[in-house]
Amino acid sequence: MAVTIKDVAKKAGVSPSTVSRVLSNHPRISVETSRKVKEIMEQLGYHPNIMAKSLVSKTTNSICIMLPKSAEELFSNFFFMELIRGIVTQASRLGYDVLISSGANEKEEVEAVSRLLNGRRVDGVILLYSRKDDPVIDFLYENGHHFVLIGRSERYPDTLSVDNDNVQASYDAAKHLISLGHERIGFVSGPPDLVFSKDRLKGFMDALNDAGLEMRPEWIVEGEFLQDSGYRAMSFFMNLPDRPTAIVLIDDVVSFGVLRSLHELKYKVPEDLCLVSFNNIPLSELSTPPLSSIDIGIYNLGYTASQLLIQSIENGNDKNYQKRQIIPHRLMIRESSMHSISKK
Amino acid sequence: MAVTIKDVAKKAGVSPSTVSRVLSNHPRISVETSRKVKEIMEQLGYHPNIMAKSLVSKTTNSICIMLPKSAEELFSNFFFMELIRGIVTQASRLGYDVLISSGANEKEEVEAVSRLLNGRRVDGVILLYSRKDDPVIDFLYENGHHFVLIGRSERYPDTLSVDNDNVQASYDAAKHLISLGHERIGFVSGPPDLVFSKDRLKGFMDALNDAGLEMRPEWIVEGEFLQDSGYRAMSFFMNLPDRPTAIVLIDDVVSFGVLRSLHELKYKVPEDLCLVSFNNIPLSELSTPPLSSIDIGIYNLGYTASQLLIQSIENGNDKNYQKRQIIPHRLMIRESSMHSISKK
DNA sequence: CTGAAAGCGCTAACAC
DNA sequence: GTGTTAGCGCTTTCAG
Repeated sequence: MAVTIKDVAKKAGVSPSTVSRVLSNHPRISVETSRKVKEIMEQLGYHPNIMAKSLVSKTTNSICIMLPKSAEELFSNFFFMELIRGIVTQASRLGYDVLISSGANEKEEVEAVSRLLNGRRVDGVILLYSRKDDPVIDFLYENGHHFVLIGRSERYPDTLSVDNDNVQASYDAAKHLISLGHERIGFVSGPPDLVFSKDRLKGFMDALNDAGLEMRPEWIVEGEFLQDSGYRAMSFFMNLPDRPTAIVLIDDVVSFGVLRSLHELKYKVPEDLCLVSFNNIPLSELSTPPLSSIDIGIYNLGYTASQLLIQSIENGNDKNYQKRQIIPHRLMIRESSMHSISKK
Repeated sequence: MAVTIKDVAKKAGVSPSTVSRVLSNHPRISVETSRKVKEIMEQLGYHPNIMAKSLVSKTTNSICIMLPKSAEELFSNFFFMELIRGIVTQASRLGYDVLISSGANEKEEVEAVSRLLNGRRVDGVILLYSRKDDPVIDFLYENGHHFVLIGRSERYPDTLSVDNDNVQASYDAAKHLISLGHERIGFVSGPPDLVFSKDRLKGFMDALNDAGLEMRPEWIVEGEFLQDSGYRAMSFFMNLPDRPTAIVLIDDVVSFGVLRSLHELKYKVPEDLCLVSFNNIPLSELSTPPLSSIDIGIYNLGYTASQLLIQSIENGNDKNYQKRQIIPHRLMIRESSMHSISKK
């Protein structure tokens, strides 16, 4: 049997409540008693029972991360791990534990979140992704739970979220290519139901528009693709009569696939095609050639999300802090985009 | 205020204990009552309070993952994320929640684990790494907690663990190169305090010995290294009078670094140097050239660890199931090693 | 098959 | 400053 607050109390010759007060650093407790109690606790190897504490205090000091379904996740393991590190680091700094959960489909996800939140096991949730029309978000929103989104929700714009300015980031990426003289620029997107895919496409289009550049539908490849399908897509892409001289890609991992395909098709990067992508994963500077990429501060996204959620849990949802936090991005220029086009 | 078991009981006209029994599918409960109670629960939106249940049942139905310190983690985000996915999937299948924790140093790690385990918040722990002389393992072992290691402990060989046969895997990798006619083979290791680094080095040496091949100390590069230091190491390595024609590398990410360095140094893979590494991360087939790599079944490692831990929690530690589970590995041969040497 | 009662380990008024 | 008391929401004997 584990040692409880009563055991400590008895041995210290005080009441359980005194021990409890020592535990929570209650102001009105004599230094002497406190010292003594702490000594006994040490001596007995006392550890407060977290569950019991939670039960009465009605707060768990823990938050939950919802992992995306594996299909989406494969998209970028690096991304999620980095996010998680940020979240866990900040959470534990603030005295919170982090629970990690997932579901095979949206129904299971809602069930998991509901069980955890309604069952009072966690105080709030961080969603690592922003899908369009996500029933999990509906559930969270309708039941007034504490939650924050990595990304943003179109349906509930007033929800707490941590995001990049993806429109601007993508604008910057395109602008970079335009400044190198590229006039035919393509875009390789990700899963269309992810909000950032849309945002990045928009920023891309804005940049082209502002520069008065043409934008052909066949220069825009939608949907996730790696390996095989990537090969076919690139093959098609590079055989277009007026093929682009540069592309913006939704994600570094996609870039790796494209790089591989281009290599097999005997095209040279950046000479035949310039590449700029997103996320700046550690491997992006180790590819051949190194990838230009927009660093979106993944760790920072997680870190900030964690902070925002805990703030909301502790101070209530309706404070007037920033509902939507934007993490700055930064274009890392590397070899994959270092090829300028001289204007004809 | 949330709806409790009492509310359900009152509305259903039964006692709280009956409701509790319905909840746990107690055998001696009439089908009729059960149906009715369940209906009321649905109607009221009842969710059992997990903390209260834990408090009395003295079991939390949750396990904890200890994340390695960030320095080690950077080594391979892919690896850990995949492991976590395996763990979480199997845990939730078995009705367990997964908590994720970490510490900035070993002392903090012990504190975290101690707080969670002694504070009865989790039933057991999975360690994602196997360091030599790890105080966390000492703590877990000495206090009789449930835990499983990914990898293995040299100090406590009888501890529950899930591992690859790293010696054999590395033997296989070297053997593959030897079968291609390579006679001068190098080895690039990882952090020397990680147990699998040692195991893989051993397997490598065994293979060379068995084949009667020479093994020079300068062909073995110890320690983690990427980018800059990798460049220097490779530069040194390739300028040796009798430089190796092939190397085995501890990890795909290291291979990426080496690939990059070799490219900058104008060496060709596999013509000038053949590469075989470990882990088979998704990106390894997207590099140029695609990497030969030993698939160690990362997801499976996590999955099995989860299962083993929960088994141990539920059936007690001293059952006679396999204490040490070995996940099979498989060499994936790709272009980076497809160059044979004709014997002189 | 079901109810009453005790208690898991802790906190939080309310006394003194 | 510290003790007393009453639960938090649930499970679990023990009766019946």
